[in-house]
Amino acid sequence: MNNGSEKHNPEGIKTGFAKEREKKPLIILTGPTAAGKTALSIALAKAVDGEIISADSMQVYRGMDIGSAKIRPEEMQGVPHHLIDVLEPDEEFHVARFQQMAKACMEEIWERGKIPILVGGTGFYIQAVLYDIDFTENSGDMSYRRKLEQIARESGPDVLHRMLAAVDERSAEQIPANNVKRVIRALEYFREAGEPISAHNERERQRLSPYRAAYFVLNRDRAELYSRIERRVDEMLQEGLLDEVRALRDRGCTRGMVSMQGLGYKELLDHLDGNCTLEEAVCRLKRDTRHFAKRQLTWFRRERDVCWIQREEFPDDAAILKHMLEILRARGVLPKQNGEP
RNA sequence: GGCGCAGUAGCCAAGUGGUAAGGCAAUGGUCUGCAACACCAGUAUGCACCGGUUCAAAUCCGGUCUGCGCCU
Repeated sequence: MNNGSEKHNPEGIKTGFAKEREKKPLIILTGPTAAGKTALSIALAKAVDGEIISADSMQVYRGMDIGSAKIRPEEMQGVPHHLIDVLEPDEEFHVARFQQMAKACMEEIWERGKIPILVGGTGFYIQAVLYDIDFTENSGDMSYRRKLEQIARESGPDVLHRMLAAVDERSAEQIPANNVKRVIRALEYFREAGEPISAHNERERQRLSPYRAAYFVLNRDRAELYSRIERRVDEMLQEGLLDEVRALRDRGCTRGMVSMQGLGYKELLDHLDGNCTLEEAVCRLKRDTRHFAKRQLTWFRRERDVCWIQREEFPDDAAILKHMLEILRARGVLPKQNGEP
């Protein structure tokens, strides 16, 4: 890490500094699945007197413990955790909701004089909080979305895509017709906000974070990451993942639910429904999880101002922690220590 | 030893004279209310090897090697 940004300082550094100081601190620790975030997060939270907010689209759900690789209570070592086990698996969850809940948690944490640490692998959720993306336009009315979904089903994705091109040419160029979900959202947004979503996205992309933040991405050698993923899937199975999924299924969980789109749940649900053998399901789960890790990495690569931590460059977690603390002080997320060399 | 069948990318595989389909994997990317979602883009100057026929061969002919099966 260097401080190259100090080299070319525009005039307004003073006001920039003053503003910077008013900003509240936020630490982000993320990385691809199975990189080893959980253990490190506890050490970090203890070191900075922080509280952890899970940035994970699946760990919010109760009863989804093994498959979502949820931290166990005894592993928390007294560090407070938020946004874990707060929803039932049949409830809807999405970025906008996450953002609102996370912000509420952060306020409480600052009030207690502690630092919020966002820990989890859902890059989109982290982005929504870090840049405080605007999600307010929605009326909550799902009927238009349902209608669009029906059109896609009956008339095909091209018809929908042409509808989008008619109102928002830019978005239509950016979103492939086959990406029905995004096409639908763009249409929905245009209807509700009266402007193209491309314009909205453009605007939101310019945002600067309202927080004094550090964004850590814990990564490790690709081959090793993949073998850890496969090993972890096997461990999950041994711990009773199949029973967990069966219990959810018995409670009425179906593949249509957001929660059941989680890795491990959709594949095993498929097996329990008799669509494939257990072996096939496990193979697909491993493959899908590898794909997921890869996509996560692609996401983090394009995020601005990210501190990559390459696992194999450090002897142990303690060394990583030390390095992180240095960065946090250098960036003013943590106060500088007096008399430090 | 003889006969037959096969050998095309990391894997599966189409192509049987006209200039290498497709799928999976791997890789890179997109993402601003389903994001553990959804989606996009590449990837064999070369078809086991050597030689021949032909304007033209993965495709035809001869030989070699390897694998599989059958026979003695």
